[in-house]
Amino acid sequence: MKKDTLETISLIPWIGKTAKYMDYYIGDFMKSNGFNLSKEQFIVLKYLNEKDGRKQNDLAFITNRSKTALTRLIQTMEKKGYVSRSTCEKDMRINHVYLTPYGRETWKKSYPYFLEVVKELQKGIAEEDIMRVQKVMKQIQININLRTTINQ
Amino acid sequence: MKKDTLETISLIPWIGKTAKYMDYYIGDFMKSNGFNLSKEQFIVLKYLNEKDGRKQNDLAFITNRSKTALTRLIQTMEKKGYVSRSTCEKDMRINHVYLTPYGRETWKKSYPYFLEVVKELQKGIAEEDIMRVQKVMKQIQININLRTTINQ
DNA sequence: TTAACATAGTTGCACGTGCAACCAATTTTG
DNA sequence: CAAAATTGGTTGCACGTGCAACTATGTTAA
Repeated sequence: MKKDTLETISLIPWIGKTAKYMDYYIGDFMKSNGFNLSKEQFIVLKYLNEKDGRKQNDLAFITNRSKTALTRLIQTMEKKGYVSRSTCEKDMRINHVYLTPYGRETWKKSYPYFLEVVKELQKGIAEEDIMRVQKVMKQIQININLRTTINQ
Repeated sequence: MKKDTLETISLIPWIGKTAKYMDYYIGDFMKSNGFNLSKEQFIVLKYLNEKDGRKQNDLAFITNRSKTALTRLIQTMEKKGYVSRSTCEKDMRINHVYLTPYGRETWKKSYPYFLEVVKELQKGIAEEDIMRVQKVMKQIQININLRTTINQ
């Protein structure tokens, strides 16, 4: 009978650790290629490039962040000149977020690098394994989403 | 010919997102079971329970953290009463970290909950898939470690 | 129509992260 | 042995995170 320990039974520490390494590596890679852009900021650029002028709330939702986290992310990006905010005319509570020209340009320039780093991370992994891992990740997310959503 | 996008070719966003969800869920689960204990703090308790009085440097290494991050983690844990620090007699630069009785007790009490939450997250995933995912995670870590180590 | 409620976003707080710079102690080296 | 280099740990800075509490605006219901 195998003893239950976090190591033997579990995927979870593996995923967490790998994600941490990945984050670090991606950040490092982007930095050394001259981009002053966190992974999080990159994701926002991505969604704004798809559809500009999104509401902060929507951005928070599609990026799975609390509205607090999103507020601060946008604040930083605004300081760096990637995006601008403007209050909605019809509902003064709402902020729309827009890419600046610089933001759009940064997105276009950085995207190929992200594709590259992502390929590098996956070197030596068979396509079939990629599919299978995706399937497992989906299952874990299902297990979680049955019970949880970010609150605010 | 399939177009290269982050979604089609990649595992990486999946892993990152899943890890984020997991983190959130684990934290939430522990909190609602009465533990004031982050996943990071839990890991430190785990390693100290295995071997008490480790040097901060060693803890940073085995937990894959910068010494800065570890310093602050230990500071918080000290404030919460889980661990104590004492300067090494033979080399005044070194700090040894010890579990307090409360820290050890917290470890013992919380461990079963971690096992439980981990099992819950993996519900519906075949053992074979777990192995396969572990293999892929290892490969990604290899791809990364060929090029990177945390600096300080 | 005004009072109660809901929604969007911000702020204070606590926590986690890495880098660069720094201090103090120890080791190496000339 | 003294100067230089190395090592262990801390601090300032910038960034990312969620919760609770708050403001301002909008909607709903009495």
